[in-house]
Amino acid sequence: MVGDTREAIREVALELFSTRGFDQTSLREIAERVGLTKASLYYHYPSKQELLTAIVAPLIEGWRTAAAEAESLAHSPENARVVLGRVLDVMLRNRSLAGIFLRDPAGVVSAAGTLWQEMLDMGTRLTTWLAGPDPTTADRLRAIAAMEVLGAALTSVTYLKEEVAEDELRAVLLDSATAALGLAEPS
Amino acid sequence: MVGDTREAIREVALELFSTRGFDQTSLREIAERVGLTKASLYYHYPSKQELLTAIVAPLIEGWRTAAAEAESLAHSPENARVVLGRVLDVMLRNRSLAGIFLRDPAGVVSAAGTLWQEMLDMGTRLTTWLAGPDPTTADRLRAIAAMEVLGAALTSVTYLKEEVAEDELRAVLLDSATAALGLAEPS
DNA sequence: GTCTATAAGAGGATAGAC
DNA sequence: GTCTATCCTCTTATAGAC
Repeated sequence: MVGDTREAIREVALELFSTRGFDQTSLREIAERVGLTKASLYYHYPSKQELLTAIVAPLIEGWRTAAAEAESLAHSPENARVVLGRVLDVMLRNRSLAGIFLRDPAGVVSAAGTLWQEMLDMGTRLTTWLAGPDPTTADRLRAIAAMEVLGAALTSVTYLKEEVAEDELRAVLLDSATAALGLAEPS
Repeated sequence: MVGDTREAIREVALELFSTRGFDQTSLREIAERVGLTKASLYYHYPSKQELLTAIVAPLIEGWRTAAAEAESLAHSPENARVVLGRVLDVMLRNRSLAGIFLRDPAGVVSAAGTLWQEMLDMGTRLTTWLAGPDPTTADRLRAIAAMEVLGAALTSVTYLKEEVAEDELRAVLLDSATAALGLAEPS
């Protein structure tokens, strides 16, 4: 019932990475909080980068799934809304995790270029699908804009003092993203 | 016609800060590209942080102006669109500059907390104004979402292969942000 | 699995010659 | 104004005892 040291490490690291940023977080700091020494961390994870990768894996996986699901659907206004909802769910399910990318993109890029590239690719796949077949430049821009709106699931915490219930956050942002994309909202 | 060394430094630093991120950019690197040594940089700027501040000042100023202008207007759908347009203009006018904040928020926070706080404050002022008087939670969320859309002025470059004319970028994003905010778009 | 000790190097910053 | 040389601190990472 020790509760796995590896998990404790990931937990602390996640917390620090997503608040301070990946780069501003030192292994010494992590070790300290976990109650270990740096050297012991290295027993569990061979490098800081590997630690990041291990932490971030579920989010990547979520996005990958969302992208694949999108591509299996025919493009239509209803389906676009469904897809936006799926992506939003991934964000909400991994709020603090996603914060790492939001807080310190540059750090993640330099530490794990492949990871980042994968994320960009999935972003491209999603916006491409959202833009629809034979998209104009405007279609593509609006697809990007809609995805940006979903990012508010993370940033809103910074600007709002009060807690927002997750259902409301989801409902409002989904409507807003749909509108940003250029679709009429449901009445 | 030497073209001011200070300016050359700022130019190179801007380029590196906005691509690699503030933290991933070392003074050695900047100095090298400018054709100086680190020590010489320090003659012109007393610290890395001061260099950042000097570079970023115009953008902060732009936002400050935008926030002040907003607050001088009565809240209405038309004015909301005007305000969004002003903010968008600031983003477009300072694209690479704004990229610093987008690329490495964590770095900026840790290097220049005051600067960052000021930015947050202006973000708060703008979203507060956009949300209108006596806003519901939904109003506030949509205001944040609309601001996020404007961020696409920067991120779109990552996702689109082709160059987009600035007028089109402006027009499309303004419509999209307006829609995200929950206002009908002009026909 | 966890420790102490240390390597190896980069970073920001300064002193002082020219 | 620009240089060389150096300081100091902190980082990631490793070696090897227990």
